[in-house]
Amino acid sequence: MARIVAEKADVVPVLAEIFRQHGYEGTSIGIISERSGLGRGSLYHFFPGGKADMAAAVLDHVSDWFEVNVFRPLEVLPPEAAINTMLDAVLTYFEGGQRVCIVGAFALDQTRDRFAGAVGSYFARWVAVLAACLRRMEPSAGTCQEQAHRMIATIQGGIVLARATGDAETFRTLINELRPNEGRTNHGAFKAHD
Amino acid sequence: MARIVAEKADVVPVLAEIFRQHGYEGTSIGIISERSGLGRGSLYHFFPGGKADMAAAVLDHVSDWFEVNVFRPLEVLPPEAAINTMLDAVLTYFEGGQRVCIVGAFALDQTRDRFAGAVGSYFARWVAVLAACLRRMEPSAGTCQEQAHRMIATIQGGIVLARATGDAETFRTLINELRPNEGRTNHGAFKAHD
DNA sequence: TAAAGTCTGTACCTTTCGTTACAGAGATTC
DNA sequence: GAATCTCTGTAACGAAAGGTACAGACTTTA
Repeated sequence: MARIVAEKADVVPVLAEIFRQHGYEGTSIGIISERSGLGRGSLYHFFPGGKADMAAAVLDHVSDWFEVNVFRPLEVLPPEAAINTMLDAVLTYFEGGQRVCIVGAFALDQTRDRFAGAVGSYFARWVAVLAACLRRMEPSAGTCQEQAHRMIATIQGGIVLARATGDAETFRTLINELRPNEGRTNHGAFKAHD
Repeated sequence: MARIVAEKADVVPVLAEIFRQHGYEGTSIGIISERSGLGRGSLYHFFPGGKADMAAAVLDHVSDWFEVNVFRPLEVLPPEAAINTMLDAVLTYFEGGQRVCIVGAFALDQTRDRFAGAVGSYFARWVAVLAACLRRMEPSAGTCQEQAHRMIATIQGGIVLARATGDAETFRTLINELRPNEGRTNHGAFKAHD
C-alpha cells in the first residue's frame, strides 16, 4: 500500500478549514477524507471518537492558536499594544471576515451543546483577558467587562455581516475602529456631542 | 384518514424555530415532520421544492417580520424612537440572545451560498435603513453607514457571545448600550477622555 | 350528488451518512 | 530477521438522509 505518513498535527488545520466552511453538521467524513487526502482508516486511527473527536481536536487547536496569538499578548503586552496586536491577529486570521470563527459558528446551533465546554471557555477567557487589559489601560473605568463584551461582539458580528454582504472592507473598518490609539476618537455607536 | 387542515402560514413559524435550533444542515425532514405534526405528504405538498423550499419560506417570513417590526419603523418613526423601537424588537425577538438569527446563522457556513440573495438583502436593507435613520438624527455625521454596521454587528455578535457563554444579561446590556437616549453617554469601545 | 381539487398518511426508493473490520505495507525494536 | 507497532486503503455495515408515489379522505364547486 502506498504509505504517506501523516501526522495528526498536520491534519488538524485541514479539518479546521473544512469545519469552518461546512459547519459541524454539514461536514461529512467523505468530504474530510477527500479534502485531507486521508482514507477513513487513517482518520479513525487518529480520531477514534470519529467526527466529534475531530471537531474537538479542531476546537483545541483553535484555542491554542488564540492563546498564543491573542490571549497571552493581551496579558503581557502594554495595554494599547496588546489591543492592537489582538486586532491585527483578528484581521489576518479571519481574512476580512470571509473566514469564519468556528467557535462562534458552533455557538449558533445545537453543536454548541455538544462542545459547550470548549465553546464556553474560549469566549470566557477572551472576555476575561480583554477586560483585564482594558482595566490596566484605564483603571478608573468600571465598565471594562462591558467594553470587552462590546469589542468581541463587534468582531463576531462583523464576521456575520461581512460574510452576509460579501464585503471584506466592512469588516476591516469595523475592526480598525476598535483601536485605542488613533487620537482618542470616539468609537461609540453615537458621536459624542460634548 | 385523519385530516387536520394545516395552512402553510401556520407551518412556517414552526419551521423557523426548527431551523433556528438545528441550522440548515442539521435539520432533517424527519425532525420537521415530527415537530410540526405534518407528514411528509403534507410537507412536500406545501413545499414542492423540499428542504430548500422550506428554508426559503422561513427566510421570507423572517424578512417580512423585520420589515414590519424593524425596518419600516426605522423609516417612518422619529430617529430616536425608531432606534429604541428596533432595540426593543431585537431584545424580545432574540430572547436575550438565546434565540438565534437564522439569517446570521446561515451566513456563517455554506448555506449562505444557497440563499445568498435572501441573506444579502436582509442585511443590506437593515444597514441602509438604519444608516438613513442615523443620518436624519445627526445630519452632520459622515459615518452613519459605519455606525449602522457597528450596531448590527453588535447585535449579531451579541447573540454569538450570549449563546456561547449562556448569559442572557450580557446580551441585554450590549443592546441597551446602543440606545441614543440616555443622556448622551459615550457608547464607544473606549471612553471619551476629552 | 357528482366531479374536481386540496390535503394527509404510508410505504418505499436511492443515496449518503458515520462507523467498523481487517488485511497489508512500511517502520521500529530487539 | 523476526516480532511488533504504526499507519493506510478498501469493502462493507446499518441507520438515516432527502425525496417520490400514490391511494384515501375531506372540501369545495357545480
